[in-house]
Amino acid sequence: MRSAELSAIATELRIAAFRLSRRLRAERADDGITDSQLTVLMHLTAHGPSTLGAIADHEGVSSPSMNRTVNALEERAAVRRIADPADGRKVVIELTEVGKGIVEATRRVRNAWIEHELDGLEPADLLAVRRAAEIMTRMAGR
Amino acid sequence: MRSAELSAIATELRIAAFRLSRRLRAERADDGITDSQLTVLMHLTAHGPSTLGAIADHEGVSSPSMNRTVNALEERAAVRRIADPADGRKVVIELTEVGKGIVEATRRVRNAWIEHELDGLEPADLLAVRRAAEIMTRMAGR
DNA sequence: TATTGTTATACTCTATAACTATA
DNA sequence: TATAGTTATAGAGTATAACAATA
Repeated sequence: MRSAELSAIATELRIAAFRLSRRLRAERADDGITDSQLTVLMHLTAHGPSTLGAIADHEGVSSPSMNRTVNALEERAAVRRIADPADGRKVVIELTEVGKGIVEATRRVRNAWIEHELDGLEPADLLAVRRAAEIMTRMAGR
Repeated sequence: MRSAELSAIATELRIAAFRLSRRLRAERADDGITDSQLTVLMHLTAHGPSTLGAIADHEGVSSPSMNRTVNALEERAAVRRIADPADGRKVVIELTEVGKGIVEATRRVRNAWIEHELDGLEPADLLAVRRAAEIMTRMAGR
């Protein structure tokens, strides 16, 4: 593969990833929830109950910042804090039914939008999208 | 294509797009510039000199919010305001050489990261990525 | 002494409402 | 009267520094 060609594909992928994620963010099951809050709910959905520090590390934000976001989620009853019986310093954050509902509603709205867009693609294109999604996820790490 | 399969691909793509764009945002030619500011510089690069309102509309933020971001960019000499001679109410925002340099440096850093990640992929995978990028951009619109 | 979470403080981005200047 | 931009004010996310509680 020639370098110029690699560079062209890189540019296309960079722009495509930004635009699609931006477009997707606009699709929400509007509860007035913010992106940061949604990210935490998604994290808890994927990883189960987690300590505040663990979420902050994984999402690449500071503890005070995550503390504030968790406070906002707690106020709207989307998560609850549980004292860790084994280590009194730790506080485990877990989803409530309200939180699960928000995640599910958002997932449904966003998936519906993508499915509608993908529907009608030729089988070969659909396979390309699936393969590319795997590669993109691997590139992003974690 | 079965509906369940379409749904699985949609989920993979949704997650992949979010993670990759998040990872890409972390790659920057650190000038201490923020995402919002960078977005405006990218817009001006793609569309040329634009009024404040046009940028705000296109980026989906309010005029006061965009005004603030443009102020920050003007303070660091990345853009300049030009009075519109035809309509005294309008102010045209345009890139300075400083602003162009920031865009170019960021583009270079992000592309380098992607190229490094893509290098080593099999030709078939690279083709899949290119095709998927086209499809994703078309999905996102604009 | 080190770790976990929290509070204090400050800066940026966001919004709506109100204001100024121009059409 | 309508439009473009700005200013005023407030809410949310971000950070670093300092603090409290626990290991």
